[in-house]
Amino acid sequence: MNAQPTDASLDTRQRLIEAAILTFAEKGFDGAGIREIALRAKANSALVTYHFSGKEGLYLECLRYIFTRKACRVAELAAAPSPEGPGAREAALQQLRNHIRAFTQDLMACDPSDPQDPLGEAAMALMAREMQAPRAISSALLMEQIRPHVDHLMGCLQVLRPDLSRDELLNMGMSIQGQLLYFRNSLGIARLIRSNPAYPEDLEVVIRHFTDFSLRGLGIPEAFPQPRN
Amino acid sequence: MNAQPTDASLDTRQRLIEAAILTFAEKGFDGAGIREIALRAKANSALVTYHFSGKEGLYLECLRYIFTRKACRVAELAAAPSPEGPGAREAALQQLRNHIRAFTQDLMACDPSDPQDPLGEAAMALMAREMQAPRAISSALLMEQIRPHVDHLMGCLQVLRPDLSRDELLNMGMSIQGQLLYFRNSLGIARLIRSNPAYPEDLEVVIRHFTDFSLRGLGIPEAFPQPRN
DNA sequence: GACTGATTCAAACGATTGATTAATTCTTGT
DNA sequence: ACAAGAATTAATCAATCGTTTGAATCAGTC
Repeated sequence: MNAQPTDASLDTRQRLIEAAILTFAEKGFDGAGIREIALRAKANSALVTYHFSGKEGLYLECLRYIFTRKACRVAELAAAPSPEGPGAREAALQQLRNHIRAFTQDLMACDPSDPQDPLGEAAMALMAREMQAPRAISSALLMEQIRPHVDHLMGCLQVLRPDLSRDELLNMGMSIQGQLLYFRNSLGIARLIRSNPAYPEDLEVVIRHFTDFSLRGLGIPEAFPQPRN
Repeated sequence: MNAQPTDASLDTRQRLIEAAILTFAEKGFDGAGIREIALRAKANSALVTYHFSGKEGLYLECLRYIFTRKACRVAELAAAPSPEGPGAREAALQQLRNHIRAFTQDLMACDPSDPQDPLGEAAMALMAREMQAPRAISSALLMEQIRPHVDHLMGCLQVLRPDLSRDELLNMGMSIQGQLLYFRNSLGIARLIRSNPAYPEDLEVVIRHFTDFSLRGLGIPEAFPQPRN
């Protein structure tokens, strides 16, 4: 076991985690082998057991790594206070717009300064896999990380549609998030359908669509002072 | 090899396919073993190679089985002619409503007469897995099956919003389908978030929400002669 | 009843899996 | 310089993987 990790081991740990994220994202938990991961990280496969006490430990560490160092934009937004008092409605509307934009950008590439970053892409693909078929061992970790985002979104929706019940609000949130996550999870098929491997060429166009569609679907007429055509 | 299958072998083939759908849906392609599948089907594991020439062949046969015998409702709708001429708008609106209802019902349980049918549930879970992370070997089969549904939906949307470009219409379709598929793919998390393992108790409530949200998001004011509260 | 081909079976194949061992190298504090 | 412990390595473990083999069983035909 490792009592107090040194600088040297931290490098190896990180290399293993990043290689594991890439490999897990490509092939899934069962499809990825620790030898392949270790080879990618230029490390010995025995170090997986040494550092993470097994393949499952490495997998959990990958999820933690993604949660703590990625998806920062949405996390920041979720920390914002729920809108209250006078002007709460306008504030909630703006927060919802920000949420859609931040979530979409996080989904496409976690690191905005390096849009080619393969790690960010892989991290979101891995998250998507995990959300669809969560392993028993990781569902607790998943819920713990998702909860604040849900609460934040629900807070905004409640201000915008105070007439709706909690269940109806959850349905609204589900529809909004569903568009965004499906957009991310079905990029492969979407590109096939459109016969355009470069889709989406401009993320801003997609964000604007999501925002308009969501606000209309939410039933907020004042968000559209003048219909644009 | 099997030249002309007899009645006896058809039973075994079907048992293997259905057991494979269940197991593949639970554990994924790599996680499921042919011994486990064969045990479930009360058959010998060597029959996988004999009947389907390997594990991959069995997997493809599962997808074909699902496509041909399940999701009938949406397939029927997709065969309906695109609305034209006078009254096309009302027809397209009704077809869109039917599409949302049929798709949601298909997603939840393929066999309406037996809502407890575990095979229908597993089949959709397997499809969801495949759409998110399509195997190279099956993406062609997937596109071939999805294409008519996409075309049908796009035909309706084009009638309802003739002012939009093809890309904008595709975005609309993506948002509508996204809600539905995300609803299906994230049922596990949704139940955790709502602390309600029985969600959704009434599918009709969800269908109505999807319909209302989609029609509003699509920007069809006449679909709501009177806002309900 | 003997023949034929499809189907099923138990057993074993080589390959690969995640995990473990023991020896070695590297790092650090004294 | 030296001991102590962390980090890494090659080699190996038992288990399981998908597949193959060859014989046994079944259903028809003559």
